[in-house]
Amino acid sequence: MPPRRRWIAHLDMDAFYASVELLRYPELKGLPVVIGGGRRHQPLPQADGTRRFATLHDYKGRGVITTATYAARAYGVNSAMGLMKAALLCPQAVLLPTDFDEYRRYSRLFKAAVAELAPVIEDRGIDEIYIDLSDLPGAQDAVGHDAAGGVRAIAQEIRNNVRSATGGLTCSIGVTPNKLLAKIASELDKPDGLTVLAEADLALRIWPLPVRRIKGIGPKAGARLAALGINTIGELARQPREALVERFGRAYGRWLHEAAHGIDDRPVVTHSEPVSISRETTFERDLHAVADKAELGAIFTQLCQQVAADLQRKAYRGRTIGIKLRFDDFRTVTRDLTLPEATADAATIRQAAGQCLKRVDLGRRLRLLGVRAGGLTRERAGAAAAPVRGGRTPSRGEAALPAGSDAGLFGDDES
DNA sequence: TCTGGGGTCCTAGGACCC
DNA sequence: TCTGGGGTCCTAGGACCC
Repeated sequence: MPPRRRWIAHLDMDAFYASVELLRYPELKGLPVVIGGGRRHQPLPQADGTRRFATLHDYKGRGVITTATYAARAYGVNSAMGLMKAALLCPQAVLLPTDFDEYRRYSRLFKAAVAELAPVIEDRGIDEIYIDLSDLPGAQDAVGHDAAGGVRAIAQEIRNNVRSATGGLTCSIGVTPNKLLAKIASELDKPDGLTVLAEADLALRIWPLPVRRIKGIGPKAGARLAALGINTIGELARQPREALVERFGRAYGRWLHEAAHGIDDRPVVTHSEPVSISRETTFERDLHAVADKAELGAIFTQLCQQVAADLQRKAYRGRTIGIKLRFDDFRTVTRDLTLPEATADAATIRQAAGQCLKRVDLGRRLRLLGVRAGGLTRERAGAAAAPVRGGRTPSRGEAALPAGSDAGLFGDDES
């Protein structure tokens, strides 16, 4: 019997948010469409039964694109681009608001469709997963001269099942011996593609690609490598391991070397627990701690309440409460505070977050405020959701706030 | 006309403990 | 006098990903 080969698939939904929207608004098929921005550009039903859509041309604000249809990408607009900037490239593009509930619904549909055929799935967010195909019936079989014919047929079945379960959504799949290569391979024939690669394909198919295709090499590392004249994965693979360790540190240098050689032993992880839960918001205009005190205080309290509600809904408590601020110059600071006991109580979170805020110089205007709960533990079944107090006595003015109150200062520091 | 919101993981220094 | 070493927790920042 030949040895069992590891076959890992990476499945990526094609232009997921945009494709879900096209199911809802089929009249937009083929047009440049971008998803993103706030709530204020819902399509309006017209008297004649058609719908009127907002376009990028009319957009004003600080939103970014989350997804663009392939027709829109042809104009050079893409994910993470500011909508104002995208409007210059393609003003006629239709703009739709983000509807996460709907995307989550389709996410569940496509994942269930995969699970019917291949249950060993690692969730990587709303629109992508890894799948371990190795132990499925037929996965190790050759078909004719194709040594990976068995696994290729399984991947094709998965694609068909996803399409029919979602009413027509397409995905791209890469099947390779590990997660690292599968992630790269799924992009090679996007959209609606299937790419199967074995170790022997590394030099021909992977090495010519830019280093940035490796998940884990971002803008910074990519720029540092480029400065060294290393642009492709093949060029990276030619670097001696010691040279990479010297320039990038022990752990990262070693990993770069292994990644370039297509080595990755990480398993497909079918279950994981969250590490933190957070809420943040970017203001429509920059706000000042003094001049916009009331507004900031209300937002701050609301973020704390949202984090508390998220914790309670998901049955977690957080012991480390943190805040995040982004100033008008885009500088970001964080502060956190670890409590004696984990909490999911809004007033307790608000009080801890207020303590954190006192440690920040608020001279500059703010563009973003966030609240985070980390150090999560599962809420004990039947435990009372009583506020948790530390060893210290709350000072005057920082007693528990009634829910919904924005009384007191932004930061709670008025005497 | 700059740059969302939700996350994970890593590093590094100081506190604290044995 | 002249300065251990290792482990863990806490905090802050940053890179990176979807």
